[in-house]
Amino acid sequence: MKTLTIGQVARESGVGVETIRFYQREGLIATPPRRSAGYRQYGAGVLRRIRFILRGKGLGFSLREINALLSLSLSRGRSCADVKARAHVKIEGIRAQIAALERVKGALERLTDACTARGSASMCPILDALDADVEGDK
Amino acid sequence: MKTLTIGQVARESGVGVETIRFYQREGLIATPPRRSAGYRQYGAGVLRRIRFILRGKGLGFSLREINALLSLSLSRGRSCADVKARAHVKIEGIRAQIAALERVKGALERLTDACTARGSASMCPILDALDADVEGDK
DNA sequence: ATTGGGCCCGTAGCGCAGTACGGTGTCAAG
DNA sequence: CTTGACACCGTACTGCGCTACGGGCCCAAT
Repeated sequence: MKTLTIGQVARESGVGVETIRFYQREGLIATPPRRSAGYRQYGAGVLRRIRFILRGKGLGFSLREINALLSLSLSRGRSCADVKARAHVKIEGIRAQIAALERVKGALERLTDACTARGSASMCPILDALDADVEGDK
Repeated sequence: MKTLTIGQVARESGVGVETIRFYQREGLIATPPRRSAGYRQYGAGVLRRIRFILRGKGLGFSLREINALLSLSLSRGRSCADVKARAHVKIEGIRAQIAALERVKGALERLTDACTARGSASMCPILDALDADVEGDK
């Protein structure tokens, strides 16, 4: 079975060498066997593992959360309900984030709608909204 | 005109003393005059300034962006259109953020819908989606 | 006069997810 | 046998927005 150096893993997975070392330090990737000279010797499994991490990140999970997901998937016999629960928590978090952003967007849109962009900065409704009391700051 | 110590400003504005010193270091608040013993001597204007910063943060602007907004508002005679343009950029950024979050939320929802939470972790469709190739990682 | 708070300063640390650096050792090709 | 690319290591740095620390001065009240 052919093995991969850290550089080959990096090229094939699209992440940097330093990132792989970092993931190892953080416990997201198992410490691999070494060749005589100390070079890391990876099997193909590490590529799957890195893709797992990358997909998790894409779904908005933090590395800490991905680590938890990984432990879950390794503890055979434990119920998949744990995973589902984590996903639910994540979904609720995202929902809240979206709602907060919508509120901010609405406020900004109202502000720019009120702005004719015609006057000087001292009459800008956007700045006025931020600087509620109108008066030079001296 | 009565002046305020940094602690009074902190209490009235609701931010910490250290935060005010930090804002000063970052140039968001002008360096105030000092009393003989070196104590900062603030006028009421600083409270307005801090509220400006807080509202800007509430609208999703970074401290760097707030600083730019502040410079704009101080350069009298400059057009309010600059401010409006920045607000537009911000709105577009928020729109993109929301869209990205919606995509992630959709993906997570599809995954949890497919999950009966009945099997063991090794048959969890959520983990399967992350770990595309099904096989123990040994 | 002493006590307890408030204020001064520069520096270090947090959490996140890497990225970069610098010095040394190793490997494969020519 | 030399060269150049790669690998090793620990440590430090990035950006963001604070927060905390330690040591020392100052001020008002008792």
